[in-house]
Amino acid sequence: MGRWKPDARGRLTLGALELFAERGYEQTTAAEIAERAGVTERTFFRHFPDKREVLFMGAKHLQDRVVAAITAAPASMPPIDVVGVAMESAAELLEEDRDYARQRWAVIAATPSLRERELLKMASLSAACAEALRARGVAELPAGLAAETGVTIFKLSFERWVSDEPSGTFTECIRDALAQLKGMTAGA
Amino acid sequence: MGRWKPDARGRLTLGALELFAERGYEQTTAAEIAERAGVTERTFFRHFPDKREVLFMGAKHLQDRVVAAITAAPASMPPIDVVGVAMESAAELLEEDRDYARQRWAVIAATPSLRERELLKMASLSAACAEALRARGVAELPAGLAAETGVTIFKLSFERWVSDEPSGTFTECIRDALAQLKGMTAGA
DNA sequence: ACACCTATGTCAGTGACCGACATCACTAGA
DNA sequence: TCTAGTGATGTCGGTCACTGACATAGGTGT
Repeated sequence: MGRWKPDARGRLTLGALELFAERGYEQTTAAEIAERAGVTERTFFRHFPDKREVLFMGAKHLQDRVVAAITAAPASMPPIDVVGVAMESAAELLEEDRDYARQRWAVIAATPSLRERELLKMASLSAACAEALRARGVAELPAGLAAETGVTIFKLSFERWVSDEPSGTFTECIRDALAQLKGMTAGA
Repeated sequence: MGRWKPDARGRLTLGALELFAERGYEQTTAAEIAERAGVTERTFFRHFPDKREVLFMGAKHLQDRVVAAITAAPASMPPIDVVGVAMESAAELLEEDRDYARQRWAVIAATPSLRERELLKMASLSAACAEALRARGVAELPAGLAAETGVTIFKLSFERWVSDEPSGTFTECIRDALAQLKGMTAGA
């Protein structure tokens, strides 16, 4: 065995979520997270650019998956439905561990500073979606519109899915929301 | 004349934008902003809960206006169009000073940390819209959908409006975007 | 054996932000 | 007119997020 216990990053990620859930994000210092993981504060900041990011390292993975789904969708499919299926593909990822998603969400929802970061990640996801749509030949404005709309549906469906009243699977929530939206914008 | 020069808050707000535009947000310390306004750093933080907020004090005003517009809209109007006219009303406010809006936007767009805050304000706007729609009797999910969609249209239209290629008035951009969206979601 | 690489520790610093207390022009009431 | 507030500010000391520079030592390849 090496000089240090392996997977310091994993221990930091796990320990951080535990501590945040126990006493809250603001009541937890980076030094305490590091201590629980058996490293120093400086090492924490070498693994994560800032304290919030310890909860968001999975975001890139999700985004890559969504972009891949957009790229892989049939060329004939209209942009709105492309983002729809892409969001369903993202939903599959989170559905693998609903309890984890819920606990993480509870922490984020309770902390404005973390909600900000979450929104930034969603904005990044939206920008990536728009880019992927443009690569399929969709024009600027419709690409932005469809991307933002897709992310909106993802966000609202996620909240319904992790809420207390059961609303079916994440995927069902997404299909529901998209159908509702189409209904709303159909008139006039 | 009183013990101190009046309108310290105004001087702080103005000075902050100037300094951010000159040397960038992160290269400007709160103490420097305070100094330019002729007060101490502590006073800066008594007027603004944090350094970012000095650029966002107008957000509440905008939100109130949007909510009022939603409340005042004819009862027969469908939710999507209600948020449409509400966003147009918000646009009027910003159209009063396009140069100011552009400069502020340039600073925000260049600074991730400020973009986060902007996103939080937009999320708050969206939540307020959803609430106002529910007060009109719109159900939970459609209210959230319409609110988020309205804010999306606002954001994208704002970016087109302040961009270099002229795209008409802010209001025109909004009408354009809403029409496009309706077209996109109409199919199937 | 040697040199290099890599993850970590150590240390000193900056800047955002907060609590507690002092100050003093201004103001309402005795 | 005196007097007890009140409110916006200054002062001081502290915590914590985050950073740069340098030291250390196991692992790896030659």
